[in-house]
Amino acid sequence: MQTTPATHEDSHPADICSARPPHHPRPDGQDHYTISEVVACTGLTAHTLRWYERIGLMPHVDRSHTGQRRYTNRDLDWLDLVTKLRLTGMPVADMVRYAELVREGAGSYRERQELLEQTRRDVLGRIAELRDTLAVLDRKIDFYATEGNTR
Amino acid sequence: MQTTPATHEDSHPADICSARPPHHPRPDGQDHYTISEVVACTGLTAHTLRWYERIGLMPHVDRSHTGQRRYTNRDLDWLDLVTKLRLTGMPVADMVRYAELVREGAGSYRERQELLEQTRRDVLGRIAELRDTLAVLDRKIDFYATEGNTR
DNA sequence: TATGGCCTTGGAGTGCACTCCAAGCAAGCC
DNA sequence: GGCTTGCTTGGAGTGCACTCCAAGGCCATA
Repeated sequence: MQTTPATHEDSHPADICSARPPHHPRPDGQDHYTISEVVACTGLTAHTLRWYERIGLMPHVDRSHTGQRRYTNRDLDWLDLVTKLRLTGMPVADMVRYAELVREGAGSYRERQELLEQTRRDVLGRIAELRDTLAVLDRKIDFYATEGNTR
Repeated sequence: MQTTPATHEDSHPADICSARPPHHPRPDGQDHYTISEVVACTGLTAHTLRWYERIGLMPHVDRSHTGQRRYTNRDLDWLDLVTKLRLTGMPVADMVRYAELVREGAGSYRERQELLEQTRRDVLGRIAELRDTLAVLDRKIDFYATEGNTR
């Protein structure tokens, strides 16, 4: 959506952003990160990155002439999304499903939207649960702060 | 132990609430729930309840004359707390640690407070992450809603 | 008395998400 | 050439939080 609008969304999964703030280590021409560079800037392990690829959660990573992985800015965007989804508690299998939909192209827009909307509802629910828990924690902390000091 | 207020906090883990809203199925005199009743009202499985007890996460459950478990309202409160903490992502080992502190009595107030305050910070962090994710989801959903309808 | 339902136990099994291992290749440096 | 560093692979292993199993006890109803 930022330079060539039409097929951009479908050409690669790390897509989909209208206004995208994330700043990458390198400009779009020189984005050929080794696996250890990606480890450094995502916090994921190399094991995990290779495993994501094996299970179909990564959308085919470029290789150097010697067969080593070379990640692009797009890949970083995708990993960023995956990391966020993982934090919501979304199972890896569901993320793989989403990755498959992205690979299928524009025809899966509707289904992708539904999947994300379901996820959105899950996230809202989780936030509500956490707020609930926070209230309980605050009550108990308050108890300990008060009782703990008066005896 | 449960009628005399002073040691109330220490006599049993399912304690700690100053104002406690949760309404129990039965009044405090008749609270002798079987395991299947607890399953019905907590949503946990019988397996899990027994497992919690084995690993020291439950504070000793009463038994009937035939050796069957009889849970009290206090136990339900404790399970409610455990369930909430679990939803925050707190490891079971940490919850067991908290249970041990409760068993130790009033001397562990300070440490309990610190543990809960750390948990509180974790929860706040998690909520912030989820908000972040929500923003990303909203952007993507908006993209699919717009692009999906214009083609 | 027999049948069914609910409960008990220790130990073994499951599913998820990694996490590690061994063996080997390629590049850079002394 | 030799050494180190970084990468490759498939398959096996790990840790967590359950989850299930087999074998059996207790008790109410038919």
